[in-house]
Amino acid sequence: MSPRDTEVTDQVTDVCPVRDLLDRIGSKWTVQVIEALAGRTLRFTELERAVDGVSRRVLVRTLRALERDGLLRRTVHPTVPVTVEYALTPLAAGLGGPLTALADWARTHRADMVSARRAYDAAAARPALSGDPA
Amino acid sequence: MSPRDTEVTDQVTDVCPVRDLLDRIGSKWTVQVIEALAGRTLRFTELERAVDGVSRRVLVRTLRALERDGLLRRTVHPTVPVTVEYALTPLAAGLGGPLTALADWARTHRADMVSARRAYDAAAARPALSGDPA
DNA sequence: CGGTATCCCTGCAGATACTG
DNA sequence: CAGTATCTGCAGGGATACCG
Repeated sequence: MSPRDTEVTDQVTDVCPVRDLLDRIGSKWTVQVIEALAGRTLRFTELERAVDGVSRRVLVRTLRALERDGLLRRTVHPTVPVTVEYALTPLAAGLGGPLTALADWARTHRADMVSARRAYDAAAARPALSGDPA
Repeated sequence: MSPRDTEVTDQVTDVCPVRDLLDRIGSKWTVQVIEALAGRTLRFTELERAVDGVSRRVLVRTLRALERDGLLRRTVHPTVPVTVEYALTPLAAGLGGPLTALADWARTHRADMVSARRAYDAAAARPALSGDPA
């Protein structure tokens, strides 16, 4: 078997390119990693601190997935204790545009979604009443 | 306890609006449901057939999540057997823009990602070799 | 320093039977 | 017709100890 990992999920996901991409950027830490690496190069430990909250294992998995998709470049410097640098590729830079558009939309309409949720939850709280529940 | 469901995940997700949105559109069937409802109104069973592959329970959950976020409007017609219609809200229509941009990017750069994966997987297959592995 | 190996736990998703 | 109830499975994520 492959010596890498048993948890390889992304094998036959290419049914729809959109779903495929969403599986990537939808995974919990991917976007934060991309943001952390926007315009700069970081080493593993720096990344670990920059993303903050992510566990080692998961961070590694996230980085590997991004690297595998050609969005991330991993450079190993054979120094005394090994040094590894991570940087986004031009491909990832191109993704930045659509991603930012989505982020902007999210921020702009955040209030709408929050209030919609409130309304929905409130409606769910009163099954079949029109007057004051209390 | 709330009579709706025990599996309410989306309670305190508002740390980051982007993550929040990605949790929504990142869930497996959301985008397909949005696509299915683009510009038209469908009933539950129609939706079930349009999305194809989704199970009842999951479809309902997807619809509820979208409705809760104000992206979907659910209309119940008190006919003999009850009739329910689903339609996107203007809010969802606005989301269509950024989402399409992302989809376009995904389609455009699909080949890049696929070849990147091939290269990555090929490299992983030969741990420390330069010649022919066979 | 930059990972891997190992273990656990939760939640999403799938399938299906049942119901107002 | 449009769901809910129930059970199951499994991948994603988390924590941490260990290693070259």
